[in-house]
Amino acid sequence: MMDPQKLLQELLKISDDDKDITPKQAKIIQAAIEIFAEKGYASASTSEIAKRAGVAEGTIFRHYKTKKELLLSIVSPMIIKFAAPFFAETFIRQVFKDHEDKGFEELLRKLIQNRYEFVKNNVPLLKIVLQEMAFHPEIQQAYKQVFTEKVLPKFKKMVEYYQDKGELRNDFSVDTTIRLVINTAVGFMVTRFIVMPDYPWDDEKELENTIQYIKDGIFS
Amino acid sequence: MMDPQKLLQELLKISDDDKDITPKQAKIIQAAIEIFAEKGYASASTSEIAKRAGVAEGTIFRHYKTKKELLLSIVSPMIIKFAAPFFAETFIRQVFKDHEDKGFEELLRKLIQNRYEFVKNNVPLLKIVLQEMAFHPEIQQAYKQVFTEKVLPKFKKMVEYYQDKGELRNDFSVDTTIRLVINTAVGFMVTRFIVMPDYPWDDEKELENTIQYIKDGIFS
DNA sequence: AACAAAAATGAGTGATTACTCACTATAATT
DNA sequence: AATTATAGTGAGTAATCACTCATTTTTGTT
Repeated sequence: MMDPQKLLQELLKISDDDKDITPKQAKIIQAAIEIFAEKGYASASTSEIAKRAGVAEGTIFRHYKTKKELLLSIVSPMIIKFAAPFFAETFIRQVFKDHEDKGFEELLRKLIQNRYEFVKNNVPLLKIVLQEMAFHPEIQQAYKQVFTEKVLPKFKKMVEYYQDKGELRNDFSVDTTIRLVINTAVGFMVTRFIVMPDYPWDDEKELENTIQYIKDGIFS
Repeated sequence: MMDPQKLLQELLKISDDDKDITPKQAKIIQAAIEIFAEKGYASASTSEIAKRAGVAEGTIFRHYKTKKELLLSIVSPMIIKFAAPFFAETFIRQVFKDHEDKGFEELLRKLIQNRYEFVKNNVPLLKIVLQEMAFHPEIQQAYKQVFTEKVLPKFKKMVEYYQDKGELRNDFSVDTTIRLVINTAVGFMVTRFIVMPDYPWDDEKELENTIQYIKDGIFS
């Protein structure tokens, strides 16, 4: 099992990941994503992955010591990528510059729209993450670390800032407010792309209504 | 694969299920629930289930033709049980009796509190349902059928009724309103019992805040 | 063209899998 | 008490699993 501290360091250099990758390795990754998403990690066999990738089974184990290492190489980068907006240097700074501050609503709208596009473009991968997180402590811990150390502190500052400004209600605790906002936003995307992907969604309407719903629920 | 129509009929007589069950069979079910929840259906072996149940492996296959049949015998009853409030004859009737009508808020509060207790008492089982629904079309279809035929129609009537009464905002469509309410309620329970079960929750506060949040988000 | 390094191969391996079946133990019925 | 029916057993089976490794193919350097 990987040391969480090392894992975070590992994650931060994901930009290097794409470099020394062979064409066959890329095919393996693509096939693995598809099959893991279709039948789950435990039910996916390395032989089937190799077959779909058009590669000998041994080739998989040239690049990845174990099947689990293949899973982690796919899942791990998503941790940072999903939380990416909160890693941006400019993100928080912009919020607190009064002359640029367009209020919590606009910030929230930008954030949700941005993550909505991200989810839309990474459905199979996020399916894998959601599924396998339940059974792999390494993945859980890595996400927990990123969330508590990177996402949560910035989110807290945001909510506190707008609560002090009187823009957000203060009869909800900061933690509760964050939970409700994230639940609503994530819930929307899970419903939209995983639970009912075939429903004839009016995406623009649902997005705007979701934002309105959050706004009326947490604004003073 | 089971015919969905038959499955629903099967489900409606769950009260009979508990009858002709042997002690060893009960041990098998209990062990299966534990192990399915711990490591997932695909990673759970029948030999391990038999071992934990204190039973010979062959005994499992006396009672269940396949491992999957064992899973379905565990998961299927939860479909009706989770939607149980919507099956109650009195449920809707009470709502529309004006002299008993205490408003959407009280109805919602009762409903969420009730389902909150249910989830609390069935965490491992619901974990299995959430996990395995993704990979077993029979489970998906059964839930879809119960939801669209039993839950959704009643929910729709409720929302329409209170929208007409002017209690609920009508700039959200009925479907969107339902989605937001269910998302928020389910999201709360998933966060509370599955994502962060060890967080020191103030359950009463979170429940009340969640209801307030919904109320402010969908009331006019 | 010759060589070395890296990438890819696929038959082979022991372990584990869901499931079978001939058999025994227990319970119910006469 | 005898007979039948049901419940339980556990060694056995073919299939599949993740993974290995000796060998071949491809790539890069001179």
